[in-house]
Amino acid sequence: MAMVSIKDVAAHAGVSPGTVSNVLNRPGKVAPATRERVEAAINELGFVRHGSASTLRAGHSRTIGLSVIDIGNPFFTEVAAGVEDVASELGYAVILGNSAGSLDKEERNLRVLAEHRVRGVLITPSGEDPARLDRLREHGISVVLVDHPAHRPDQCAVAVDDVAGGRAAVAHLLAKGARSIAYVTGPLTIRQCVERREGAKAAMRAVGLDPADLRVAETATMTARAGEKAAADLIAGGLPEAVFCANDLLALGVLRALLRAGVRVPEDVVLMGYDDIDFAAASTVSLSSMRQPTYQLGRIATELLLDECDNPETHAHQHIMFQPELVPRETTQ
Amino acid sequence: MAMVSIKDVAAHAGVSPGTVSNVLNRPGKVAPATRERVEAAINELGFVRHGSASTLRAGHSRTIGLSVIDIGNPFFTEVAAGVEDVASELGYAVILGNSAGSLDKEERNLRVLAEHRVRGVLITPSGEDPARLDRLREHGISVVLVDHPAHRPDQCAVAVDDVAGGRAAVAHLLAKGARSIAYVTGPLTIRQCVERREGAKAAMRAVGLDPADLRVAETATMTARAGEKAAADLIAGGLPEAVFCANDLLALGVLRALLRAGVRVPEDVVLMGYDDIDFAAASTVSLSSMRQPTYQLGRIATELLLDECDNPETHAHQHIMFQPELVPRETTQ
DNA sequence: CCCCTTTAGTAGAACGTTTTACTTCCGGCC
DNA sequence: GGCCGGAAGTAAAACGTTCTACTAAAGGGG
Repeated sequence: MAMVSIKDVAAHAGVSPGTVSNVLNRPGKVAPATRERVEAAINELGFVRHGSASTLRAGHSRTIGLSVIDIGNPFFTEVAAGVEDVASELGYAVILGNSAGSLDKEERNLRVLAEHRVRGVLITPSGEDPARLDRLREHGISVVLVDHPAHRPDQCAVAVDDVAGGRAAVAHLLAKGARSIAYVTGPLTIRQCVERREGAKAAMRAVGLDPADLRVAETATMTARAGEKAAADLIAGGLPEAVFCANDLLALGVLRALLRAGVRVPEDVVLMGYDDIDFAAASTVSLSSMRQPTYQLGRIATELLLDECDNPETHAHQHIMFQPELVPRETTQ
Repeated sequence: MAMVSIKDVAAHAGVSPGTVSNVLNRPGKVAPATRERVEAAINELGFVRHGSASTLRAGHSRTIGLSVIDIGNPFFTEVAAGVEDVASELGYAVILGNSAGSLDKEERNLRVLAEHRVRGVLITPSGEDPARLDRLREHGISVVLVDHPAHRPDQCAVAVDDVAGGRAAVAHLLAKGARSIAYVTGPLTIRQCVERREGAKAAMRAVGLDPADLRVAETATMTARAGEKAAADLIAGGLPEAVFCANDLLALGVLRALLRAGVRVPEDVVLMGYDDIDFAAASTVSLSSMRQPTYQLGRIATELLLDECDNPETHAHQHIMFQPELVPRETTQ
């Protein structure tokens, strides 16, 4: 409970608090001899700078916020890894918020971030409500959208083309000869789910099928467990020839449930996931999926955010859109 | 960039700043009429409390730190989910630090947490150096160890018995008739890896085998990719009858590499992982594993930490040790 | 009717930094 | 020798909140 402050260090080194602050923040401005004396005092007393005092006076912190939809999803974990790497390279700390798909929880998390006066926020929004993000901006907090297109031009965003992804996925299923298709998706409040569905419909239209025939099974969460339940419903309602899942966790759940029910994959049903998480390749029947540059998504978004924070005058807002890549495996052989 | 402060709110509501602070922190102490007036002013002006100022004055924040070894590992993700749930129930924010197995990185993360004056820290330490954690305690930051036994009596810790787990796992492999056993492990600086190895040796001793015959393959990271490499080495060096992996990610990598090389599992080699992550049940040949109460680990650790923070006088330090549970699946059939 | 207690609210110091404006010293230049 | 300018350091104000000590008014009891 020592709580040694900059004043104690100053007294111990025989200088003023201002000089200690200079040693901490612009060592070049301090004569080498003095600097050494101060540094010795810092080590001797075990001084740790009080970040809050510093934030208060300086008006900003070296902290950013990361708000994701589901930290249990390897997709977001990899994004987070990219974020963390860049942030820590540049000396920023990351506060993680998990919205678990709930708008309320996301709202609470954003409030916490605002109270912490984070420098900026990386967010994969749970819903479509730009107003909440604009409120952050009004407080001087930069926002970069991750895995989501920009709401407005003066904003950075890093996204992957989900319509194209959905189209490519379903085109692949159609190419395997399937004609009746089910789409197992998370909440349709989530943009990704909606756009992948639109892509799926476009692919059906392209081969002359009626997009209205796409059988949509919506789940509350995008987990393997939810996928299992959805598969049970599909089986009960009569199996389609192909199943397209909005992410790999759902797909792995569907796969597990189908196999357990004696349905053969890919002979009876062809199956596609989305995200190409590590485990997709390792599953019972290896899972076809759409690969996204996940880690890069996190890295680039963070680089954009920190550039916006550290070089506001030269910073140019960017909208980056990656293209997903088809990874065919055994479930669509 | 409005930056409306408590003073602005006070002026707008015709009260003193102190009263606004009371509305924020002990609404009961303020007359209902005044409270409403203040609340209206807060909403009207879009006031957001400056957490740093509050932390500075109050001497502590409503923030805890969580430092894990690898956020990419579903084991830690689930722990983190438990932590997050409890923390957000009690109005605490969580700063996440990923040490990625590096002591340096962990050190940096702890420094960030110390500077933020977090109320407490949950940590799965990367190495065995209690001194660093003691330094945090000297700064008035409570520390609870997660998935690690206590360093000292006046400290909370929540752990799982890794020696027992290693013993049970290898006993199971031995019961399947295997006599030559390989242990694929992460860095032996990590306690869990060492203890599971000790358990493995104990199991060998128990059936009259020489523990020195345990073939140990050490990898730098505990990922599927590392597991694949380790498996390649095993194949090159002559296959054992059984492989025990220090976690499921390694095991899934080993499994993938073995199958690709034409080795049959479990006919040629029986295989066990550790952690029982969700994907263990979904793999090509479903993976036998040791289940740990992961989510509970996070929940309970956080409850202990916050109890220590919020009720320092009545708090009783606890050392909790869970027992892991064998989950046999196809890789040991 | 006075004193005591409770309730509602205020004024102002304090938290630990950063930063601005200022002082002091020294060397060099005309 | 006087003046200027830079280097090195200092003193003190400020950041936005919380908290302590205080005042004022309103009941309540004798």
